[in-house]
Formats: sequence, C-alpha cells, structure tokens
Amino acid sequence: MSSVSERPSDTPKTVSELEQADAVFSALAHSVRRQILLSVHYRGCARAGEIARRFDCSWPTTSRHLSALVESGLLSVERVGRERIYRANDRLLVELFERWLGYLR
Amino acid sequence: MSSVSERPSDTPKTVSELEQADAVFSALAHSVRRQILLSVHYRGCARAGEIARRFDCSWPTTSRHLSALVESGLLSVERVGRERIYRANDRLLVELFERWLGYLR
DNA sequence: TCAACATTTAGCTTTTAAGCTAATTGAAGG
DNA sequence: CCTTCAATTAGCTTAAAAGCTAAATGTTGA
Repeated sequence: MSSVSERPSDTPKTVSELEQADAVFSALAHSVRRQILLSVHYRGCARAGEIARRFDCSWPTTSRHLSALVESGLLSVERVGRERIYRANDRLLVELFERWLGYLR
Repeated sequence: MSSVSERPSDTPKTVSELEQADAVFSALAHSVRRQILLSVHYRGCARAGEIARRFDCSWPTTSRHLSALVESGLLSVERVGRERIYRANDRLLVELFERWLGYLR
C-alpha cells in the first residue's frame, strides 16, 4: 500500500482509497442497498433469495443491487452449490466512517 | 422531535430521519460534492465563487452541487450582500456516521 | 439424464443526475 | 440610473441508474 509522506494522517491517502470511497458512497446512495447491507450485517449472512424476498422490487433488480454492493466491497459472496451467500464486510465501512469523523474534527 | 417508543436506540427512528439520511447519502454520492463539503469544513466558510473557482466544472454546475448540499442539510447558506457564504453543518454528518458505527457493532 | 431450483445476465424502457451555455436576479458603487 | 459583479435559474443534451420481463447458467436430486 503506497502512501505519500508529508501528508497529514487525516486526509485521503492513496488513489485506490479515493476510488474505493467513491464506490462505497455510490453504493450507499440507494435506500434499498443500505437496507440490504444492514439486514445482511444483522443476520451475519444471507442467501440471495432471502434478501430478494424481503424487498418490493423484482429479484433481478435486487440481484443488481447485490452486485453493486459486492463491487464496492461492502458485501462479499460465497457460492455454495446453487446458492450464493452474502456477508457484510463491516470493517470497510467502519474504517471509512471513522476516517470521515477524523476529517470533521 | 417525535420518536416511537419500544424501539432499539440503534435503529432509525423517524420518517424525517430516514428522509434526511437519504438526502445526505445521495449528496455524498458525488466526488465533487464530497470535496466541496470537506473544503468548506476546513476553511470554516466559503463564498460560492471561491468554491466554483476551485473545481473544473462550470460555475452553474458547482452551484447546483451547492444547492444539493444545502438541501441535504450538510451545508447552510447565508446571504451577505451579493455574496453567499456557505458553512458546513458538521454535526449532521457526525451524528449520521456515529449512528451507522453504532449499527455496525 | 432431466426436471426443478437458485440466481444472474441480457435487453429493453423510463427516470434521474450531471453537465453545458445563455438568461435572469439582485446588490453595489460610480 | 446604469453598469458591473456574484450567483442562481432556465433550458437543453447526454450519460448513468433503476426498474421490468424473459432468457440463460449452473446445481441438485430423483
């Protein structure tokens, strides 16, 4: 992980960090995705079908929200047989929000 | 501020709280808006022109980003003569992120 | 092997967001 | 007054996101 010296520790560091922040904030911009994220977090893990059943939109639409969350790094998937199990990567969001709380003080 | 009883303190409470979260997360979804927000925060306050000059996009585009930030509650404006002075409402974002850190634990 | 199942991908339409230039508003100062 | 200046609003185009249904993929179990 490259990091430029002479820079205060409370500002964004690497390009990839910026790109990831971008992906994460974009993923969080949709209410259904935020609900999915919290719901997966609270359960520990969830199959795609469980999640899809819980929302008003069609399964393909939810499926796309899931991909967006995975691409942003907020969720990860594991394939188990014909099912896919989603898990929340809490660390990523915790670190991002703590970094921002740092900026704001 | 109305709040329903019998509800765990670490879940969203009111409709307006949900709506505001929605507005805030949408506002944060654009990289330029995040930069504006942090830059106003660091300076304490800034005139529209100072902000507009600092970004690649046209002044009207920046102006719209500013409105989005104001509508979300993340910035507030004060009119002084023919200038408008923007200030960051840090509390809002701090509270939102702390609430989320609460959800994630 | 084949039907049933879980889920995603394709392909499409509609909505929303982002950007620009030109026009407008409204205050300041000669 | 009238010009200049700060900034927004109008009006438009393009691009991106969100939603749907139908088709495809890949797995399981009879």
